[in-house]
Amino acid sequence: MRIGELAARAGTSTRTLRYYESRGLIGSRRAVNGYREYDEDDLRQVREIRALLDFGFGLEETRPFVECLRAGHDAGDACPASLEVYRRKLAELDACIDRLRDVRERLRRQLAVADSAHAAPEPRCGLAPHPGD
Amino acid sequence: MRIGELAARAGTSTRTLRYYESRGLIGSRRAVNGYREYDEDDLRQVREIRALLDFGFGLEETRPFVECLRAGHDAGDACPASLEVYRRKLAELDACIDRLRDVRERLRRQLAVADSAHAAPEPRCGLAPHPGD
DNA sequence: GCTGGCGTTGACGCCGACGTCAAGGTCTAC
DNA sequence: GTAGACCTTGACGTCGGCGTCAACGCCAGC
Repeated sequence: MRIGELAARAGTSTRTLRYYESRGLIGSRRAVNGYREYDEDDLRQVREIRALLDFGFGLEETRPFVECLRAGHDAGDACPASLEVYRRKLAELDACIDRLRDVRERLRRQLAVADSAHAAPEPRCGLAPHPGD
Repeated sequence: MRIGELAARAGTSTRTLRYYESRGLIGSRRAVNGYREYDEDDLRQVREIRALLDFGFGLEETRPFVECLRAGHDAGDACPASLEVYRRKLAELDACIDRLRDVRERLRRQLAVADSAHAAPEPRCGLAPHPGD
């Protein structure tokens, strides 16, 4: 298949595929007219890349997975190098989540304090608050 | 004080302060020689911006807080507009955390599956596994 | 008056994963 | 033969929050 079909079947753009090739992630045979030619294996490699990017991987981090597929394995994560990346990303993810939860808690407290301060900027001076106020 | 001192006291750079000014976030009086002049209020505004950026706010999202300070309030989050941003960011944060936890779980499962497949790619063919293998 | 440390504006660089446009070649269908 | 749908390479644009450099002005101390 040619690049347009590959892009469509992988749910991405031709520009993206050429970009991956420029990074050395995927290869390409050329037809006599210079057009890039791809097969089903290429499709699987691109889908692997896309799935990992969706997981928040950087493009470089998908490289071991792609190479693992090219080496003939039926899964990109069948190789030690891929597992190493898995573990690294998992640790990063944990750290990121912890950080965000910390921020969320601080934010929540800020909001609570600011909210209450805004609800009662100063004592109400003896007037009972109106029910619908 | 001049821009160098403000930068040092706010823990940032002069370039950053000029950038904030170019975005209209902070103002500046000028001395007769054209130098920017700042006071303690400016310092507090810059510190407010920095604190919010550390929380993952975008620069634009700090604007209500800065304006709140400039309006004379003693806290950047004393105004309704700031609280609105708080709430929005809190919701974004929740969504982001949920998303990351989902990814983490998927990743964890992938790792578990791939790990076990790697540990036992095929039956051991009758040889008992070595204890330290 | 000269050095050095401050300040000024303006402009380009960076990162990552592409989008978008330009100017052309190729192939198919009519 | 020509329209138009595909392909090619190359290059610039995007987003945010600045870093970094250039080329210059101002001011204090020696």
